[in-house]
Amino acid sequence: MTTTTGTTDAPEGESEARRATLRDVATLAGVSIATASKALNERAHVRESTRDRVLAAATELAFTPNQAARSLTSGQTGTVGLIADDLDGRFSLPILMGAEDAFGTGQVSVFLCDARGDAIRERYHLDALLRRKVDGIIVVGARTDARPPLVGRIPVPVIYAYAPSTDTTDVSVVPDDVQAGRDAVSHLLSAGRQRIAHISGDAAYTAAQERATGIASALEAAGLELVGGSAQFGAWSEQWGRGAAQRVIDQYPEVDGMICGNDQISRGALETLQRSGWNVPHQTSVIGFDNWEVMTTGPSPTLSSIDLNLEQLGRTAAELLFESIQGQVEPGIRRITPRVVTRESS
Amino acid sequence: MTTTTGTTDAPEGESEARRATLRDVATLAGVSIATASKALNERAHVRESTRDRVLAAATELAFTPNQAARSLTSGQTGTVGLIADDLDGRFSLPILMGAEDAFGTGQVSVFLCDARGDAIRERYHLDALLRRKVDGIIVVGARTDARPPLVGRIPVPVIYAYAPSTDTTDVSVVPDDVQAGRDAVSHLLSAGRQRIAHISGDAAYTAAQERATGIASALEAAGLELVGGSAQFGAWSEQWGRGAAQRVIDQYPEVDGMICGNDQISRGALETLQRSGWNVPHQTSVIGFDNWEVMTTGPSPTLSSIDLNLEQLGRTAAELLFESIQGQVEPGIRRITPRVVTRESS
DNA sequence: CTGTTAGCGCGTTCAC
DNA sequence: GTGAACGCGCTAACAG
Repeated sequence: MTTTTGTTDAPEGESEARRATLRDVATLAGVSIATASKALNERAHVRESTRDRVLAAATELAFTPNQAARSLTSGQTGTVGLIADDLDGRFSLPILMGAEDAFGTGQVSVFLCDARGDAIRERYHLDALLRRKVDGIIVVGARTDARPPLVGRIPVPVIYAYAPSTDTTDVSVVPDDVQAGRDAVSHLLSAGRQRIAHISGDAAYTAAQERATGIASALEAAGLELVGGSAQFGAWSEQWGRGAAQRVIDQYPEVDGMICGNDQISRGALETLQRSGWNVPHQTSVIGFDNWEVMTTGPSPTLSSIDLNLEQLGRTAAELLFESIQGQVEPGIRRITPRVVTRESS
Repeated sequence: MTTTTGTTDAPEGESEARRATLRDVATLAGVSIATASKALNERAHVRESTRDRVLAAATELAFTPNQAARSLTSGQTGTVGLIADDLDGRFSLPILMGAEDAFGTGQVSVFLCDARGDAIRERYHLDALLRRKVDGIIVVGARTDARPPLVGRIPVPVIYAYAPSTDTTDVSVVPDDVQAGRDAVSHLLSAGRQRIAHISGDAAYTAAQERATGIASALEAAGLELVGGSAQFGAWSEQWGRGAAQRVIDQYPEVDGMICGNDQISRGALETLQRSGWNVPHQTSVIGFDNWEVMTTGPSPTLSSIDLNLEQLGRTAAELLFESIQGQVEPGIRRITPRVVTRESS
């Protein structure tokens, strides 16, 4: 068994299985603490035989250096904080994974905080992170709308991911939703589609607006315009997708391509089309945004989608934070390039 | 703007905006370090006026005590590690949220690690956590199948969540899948259903087996048996749900209730039923497991489901870890009670 | 090559 | 009430 509690098998409370310290190792190896330290840290000027003795002692005692003590001298803790606005949402997770991955391969550990979209909680977690002297912080928003920066004097670098800071002197990383819109259009155009409808989500979201902008501009560049003249805004749900698609095919039976605000809308639209006897992708192509696996690969045909590369976004945020910790980083907003994932629906 | 890098506006490198230390506060307040410490920690025997001066100084310098230094003396770091086997999967997240919540309201911060189902990575993260002297560790599995315990001597308490440890002297928390199966049956029975089919997922999963066990036992207790005699095992996908449901209604048109291995299968089954002109829930009820919102609330009718209360599971794991850190905790496997979420499909 | 000394920032006796 | 002194575990100068 692995030891399951802090207590040992020893007599009773007394002589707790204190984690071995450098001193213990030094004593066992018969050297001074300093020498032991040097040996373990691969510093120069330590006789090989001595180093070996120390290493052996360390292994025997299962010695692990106390990071807290180390941080005291170095000033750096090798930790960063990740404040997510809404872990529940499906956008935070991939970003978080990307960041965790980028950091994990290095030496830094990640503190996870869920602010649940509440400013008070955010403040609370922020304080906790500063008390722990994290070397930096990544703030992950729930939507791509710009958000006010963290309040107060933050003595460490901060990177805003997904939701950019409204302060342009901050460093932010966001998906390139305009480009995503353009990509959706070129994808359909290259499949020979010309009469394209855009069933979007909630117009209050920056993402909805930016994608619509990208779509409009790409169509214009091709000398085309949306079927129905403009995008249909509604909700980010399947239900909205079903209803909106119904109206589109009723009013514009010539439609041969649908760009949907996200994969849920896309799925709803697909359902309506199939129910009305339309053949997808033969008669009309369907493509959404987000590339949410469960939504896109569940139905038949499977749904094409624009992947916003959120994991890459998280990784980039981690790298930027890393650089900021080392020195300066150019402030402003970075945009992560999306990619088209073609499946059966287009 | 918030300070975005470690450097200041000061002359050049020199005199870095070092985070204020207790000494700075003491100096500014004109007292000794010890007094400042007492004042800030609400210790007795400090004159009120002195305390106020210290607090004012602390505020002015934006002083935050250095946790690392604190941990050095206290021995405890107030941090725990959360090693997830597969963050990507949809089960880790709610557990993680529950745990983060339970800890967050206290004083402890959570280190997040993603082992990606790889033993090497797990070992790597484990070492990192031990180096950071976490007070405890929660290991979150990707499936409910029992897993071997962490290897090596772990000097801190460990709680296994979702996937129990094969070592019965460890402490584990898992969903009660047998009960979940029973609940599904009683739900359908109380809705007057008697001819129930069970379209399960991958038989290699403990969850599939346990749910099937619960279902069988509840039916037996009611003097009934599954339509077709036994459960249909396959995959955890919509596609499997669609196909399996088709075979069920072809062979057993008298079926009036379907218990599906998870919400995806459930959704697939619903689609097949509707396509074949069956009325859900009028003609036949459908219920799944997991209560995955996007799956259950997307389609129309919305899908009933058994919620395994994973967030509660995470919270329980956190509480158990907390208790283990304080003292002993009864080893063994705890099971979290599920709950039925009734929607339109039943 | 190795050991001694001096802090890192804080909490805690224990004198004053 | 208040402050001087010590130690937590470790690293970095300097001696030896």
